[in-house]
Amino acid sequence: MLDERKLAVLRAIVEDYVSTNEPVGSRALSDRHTLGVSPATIRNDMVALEEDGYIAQPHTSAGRVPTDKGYRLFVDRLSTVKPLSGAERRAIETFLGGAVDLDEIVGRTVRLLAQLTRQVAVVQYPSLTRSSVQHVELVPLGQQRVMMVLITDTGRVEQRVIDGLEAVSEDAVDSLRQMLNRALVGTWLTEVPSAVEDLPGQLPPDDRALAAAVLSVLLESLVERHDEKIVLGGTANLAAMDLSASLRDVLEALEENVVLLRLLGEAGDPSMLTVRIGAENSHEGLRSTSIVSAGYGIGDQPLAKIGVVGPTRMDYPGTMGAVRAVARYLGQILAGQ
Amino acid sequence: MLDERKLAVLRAIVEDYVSTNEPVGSRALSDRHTLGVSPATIRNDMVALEEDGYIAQPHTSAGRVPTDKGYRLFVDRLSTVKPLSGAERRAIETFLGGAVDLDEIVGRTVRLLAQLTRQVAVVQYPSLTRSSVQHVELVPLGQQRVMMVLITDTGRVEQRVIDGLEAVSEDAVDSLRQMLNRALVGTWLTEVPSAVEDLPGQLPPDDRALAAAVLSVLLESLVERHDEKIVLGGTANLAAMDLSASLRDVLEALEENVVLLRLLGEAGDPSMLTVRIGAENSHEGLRSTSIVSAGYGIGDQPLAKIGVVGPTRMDYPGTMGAVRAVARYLGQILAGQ
DNA sequence: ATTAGCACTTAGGACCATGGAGTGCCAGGA
DNA sequence: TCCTGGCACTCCATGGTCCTAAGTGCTAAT
Repeated sequence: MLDERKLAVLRAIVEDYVSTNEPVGSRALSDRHTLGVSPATIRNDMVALEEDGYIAQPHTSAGRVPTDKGYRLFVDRLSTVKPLSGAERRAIETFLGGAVDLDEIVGRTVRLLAQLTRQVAVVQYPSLTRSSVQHVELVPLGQQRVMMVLITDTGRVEQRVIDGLEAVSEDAVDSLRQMLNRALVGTWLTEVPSAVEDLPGQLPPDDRALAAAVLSVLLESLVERHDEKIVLGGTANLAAMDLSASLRDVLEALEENVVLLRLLGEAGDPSMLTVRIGAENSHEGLRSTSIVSAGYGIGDQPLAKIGVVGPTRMDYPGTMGAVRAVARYLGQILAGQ
Repeated sequence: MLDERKLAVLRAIVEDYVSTNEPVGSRALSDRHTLGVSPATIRNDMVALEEDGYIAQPHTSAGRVPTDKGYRLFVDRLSTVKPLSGAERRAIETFLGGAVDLDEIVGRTVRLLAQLTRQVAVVQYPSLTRSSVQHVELVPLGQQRVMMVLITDTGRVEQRVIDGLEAVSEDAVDSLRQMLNRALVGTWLTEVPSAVEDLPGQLPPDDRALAAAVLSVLLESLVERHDEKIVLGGTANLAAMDLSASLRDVLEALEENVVLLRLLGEAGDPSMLTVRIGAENSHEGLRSTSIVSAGYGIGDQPLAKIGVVGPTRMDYPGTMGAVRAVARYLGQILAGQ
């Protein structure tokens, strides 16, 4: 069906349409690309491509525009990820290098990614569940309250106040703190529930109420996936993209963190670069956008994902290159911390 | 110059224009409002209002539109803040009531405000500098690192890791922790630098290096105003407002936290409701928007501000009512914590 | 001081003609 | 068998013209 030349034509159509944002006709193609055949021949190929659903005509006497299916083929078989330029690499390094704490790293990453791709960038905070306990701290705040601080090896800090206790003694807090750290330091967060199970039994009866309260808050803070936090950047770039959907729908979808998390989550293998094109996105408001995402992590330990949201008509090779590069650097930076 | 009737005409123009988004003519005015005079008379008044710069004509044969100056007069003298309906009040209570930690309170507030006003909401985190120390915790992380956690009475938690120390002893950390808490608990953050000044001198020489390192990080965390953090919500509402400026400019301005902080800061008396209309905003991209902001705080202690960004053509009484109500509730919630 | 009447202005919509870009198809050539 | 030049056809976008509705400002009468 699709011989080499037809694929070349499709590639040319995608590239031209992405750069001009206008339906591309057979003449323009034979002019701007060295396909070695006449417009008439190209037209014939176009008919075949259209029959197979890779391209479409906005109206009879207009040029062709890639369909979602066309972009899909382009991404899968007709393009290669474009590596960043030297200048861009240096920009990443200097930009991310200066960051100190996790918030700043994430904040800078999202801005960087938005700037590199000129699209909307999404960065997910490193997942709590994939990291391990570095330290648990308990701080008595007066007689009735204790603050719990959980520090993970990815630099994440979760803190909660436990309220409504009675007559908290320093000693009880101290021994509970020691016990928790003995039991938990170094364990994966996913293992915490089982590691903690029989701790209360080892305590003198008087201290069990406190321990139970602390543990329930601790477990809750893990379950709540409070970690699944997301930061957006470059929404101003939305104005420049002409999405066929209403801008409002897109903004609404982006504001719903739940939606974004689901979309990032749907991407396949976390270590891979994933592209979801147009209607492949399950969310209604994002039917006219594409999402390029990649996982990042320390070593081969995946932590979370980053991504970019833009019009289906986007520069896939360049965007994919930027997302991949930023994801890798982010992993390195986190590992170096 | 401006007798009662002219003011009534201006008020009617503002109200009509806000609700219809179309230049309002003399006939429409005499139809929809009971001004008791004929269109011709209204026209005469309009001429006067236009000469004084309160209204303008988009083009010769069109109705009138309020100018920034017109809105200003309207806000200052022709309108009263509109109290929320019972349903709205209840919505605030149930919506903010369930929040547990500071992040969640702020997150919910911003969504609530966006929903009530159908505009873009901005909430600034409670200022660190206006709160006092509740507790300072030091946590040794191995031999070379110590984590400092600063807890304030507004529920804010700042944490830093101090790196590159040598041979940190538990004892030294313990005594430093005790000393810090003795010296600092209850003091205003602004007083911390002076309260801390002569502490190192009271320590045995061996411990001074550690103390110096911790103190410098502590002071730094105060100076950095890391606290001046801002959360945005309801940006989807931007799509519905037809701003004369390009949407991109507005989005860009909103993304620059620095800009927003400055704008909120420019508002006058922190306990008051402030309205900045159109060109009164110093930032270029927000020349066609108005900002309604209010301070919130615990008791008469101002902590930070919240606000709303919308088109100059906005429902000022309603917006002001919502902003004021949310600010008050936010203060109460924080006080109750 | 207010009003009715009237002439004047203007944006926006309907309508139409035209030009250009692009297509599909066919017949002839490698 | 595949490619190509030629040609008739389709349709959108552009720009011009005309007309209407809304609104104004002015003047004369109340």
